[in-house]
Amino acid sequence: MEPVRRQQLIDATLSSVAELGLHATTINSISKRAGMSSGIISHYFGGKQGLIEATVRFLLSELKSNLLLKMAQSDSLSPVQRLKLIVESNFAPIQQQQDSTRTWLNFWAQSMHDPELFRLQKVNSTRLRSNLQASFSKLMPRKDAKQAAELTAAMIDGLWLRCVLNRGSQADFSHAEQLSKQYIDTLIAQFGEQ
Amino acid sequence: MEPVRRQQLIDATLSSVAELGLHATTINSISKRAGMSSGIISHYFGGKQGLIEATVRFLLSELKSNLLLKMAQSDSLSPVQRLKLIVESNFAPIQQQQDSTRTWLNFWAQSMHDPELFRLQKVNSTRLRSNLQASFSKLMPRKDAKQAAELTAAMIDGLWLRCVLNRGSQADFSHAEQLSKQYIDTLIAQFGEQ
DNA sequence: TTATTTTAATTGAACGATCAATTAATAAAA
DNA sequence: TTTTATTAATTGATCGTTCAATTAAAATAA
Repeated sequence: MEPVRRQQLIDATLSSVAELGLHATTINSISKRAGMSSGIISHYFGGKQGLIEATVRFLLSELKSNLLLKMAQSDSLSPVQRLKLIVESNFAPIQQQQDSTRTWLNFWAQSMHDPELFRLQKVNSTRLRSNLQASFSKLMPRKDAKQAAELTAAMIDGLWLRCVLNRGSQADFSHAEQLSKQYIDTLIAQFGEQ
Repeated sequence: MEPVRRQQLIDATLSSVAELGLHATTINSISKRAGMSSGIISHYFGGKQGLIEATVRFLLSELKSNLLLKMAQSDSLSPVQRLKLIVESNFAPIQQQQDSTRTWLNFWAQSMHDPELFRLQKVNSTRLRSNLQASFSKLMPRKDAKQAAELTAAMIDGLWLRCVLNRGSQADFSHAEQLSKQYIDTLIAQFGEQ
């Protein structure tokens, strides 16, 4: 029963944070959506903070496993194909749930003032850049690959941020995903042929 | 006395949001920093929400007047020079106050759940893209200029976001500013010579 | 099988803390 | 004195947490 309840409460948290924001999300707004009593949160997560952190860890693991799944589906991918899979996996959460995007931004903002959320955010940020750099390295000198990864990560985050803040539609996110992929081609053309 | 007190309370709000986050910022944490009592906030701003919104408007007007000042200092600027001034003005708030950067992200996240903050955020977002597009239009076809502006805005926001989230140093922000300027050159080289 | 006991899961009321806002009192300035 | 500026105390609402009580399920004994 425990794993079921835990997931239900995490889903309810995603829903509440997406709709009300992290600031207005209370144990009541969460437990109400989950159809349970408020006490259950402390029972399964030790408290509100524990549930918040578990929810972020869930989003992070979803993102990670999503990419690993894509990678595993087809072996012997070219570096360019791998780069574009990374882009796709970063824009994927939108397709699954519109809730997720708003929730991410709420948690990121909070990570500046919460050590555990900061740690989790750093893991995610570092992994994105590291994944990108690994593939770029096979297409250009090491130093250029590092900068290309840095720029691509920023471009993905920037396009994503502007989509979220402007209440972008599904089409807007798809467009952003396409621009990110085009940018990768540009970087390879720029650095790759030296 | 009123304008003085208002600015003091806005400064105290910036300080509190930067250190504690928007969630943990209360009328007490603000008024304490300003060396006043909590009641004064309702007196001058109608309430906490009014002070929050006034603080965002202050940040916005600072950003705007900063750019206008740069533009006015030297007339007859080339489009490229104008583009780089726009970049500089967007990375400038950091040099003035490290508080500002954290505060911006907090407000952006909240803008998803607050109509007035959303409106203000949209004004800012639109102005950045519009300013960029105006200068790009003098260097390339209209359609390309639009995309170049979109990409540059995303690059600036993305680099800025990653700097803020990773507690970037002054040098990190300067580096990000430099990368943004380089990217503008790349876009002009890509689209400008057709 | 039936009755009894034990365990696990869940509730919701009570508590203390804290919030934003208001009020009445006080101080300063005109 | 009258007006303006400011404080300090107070209000009612709401927060997260705790915990005794309740229910449902499982295990054991008869």
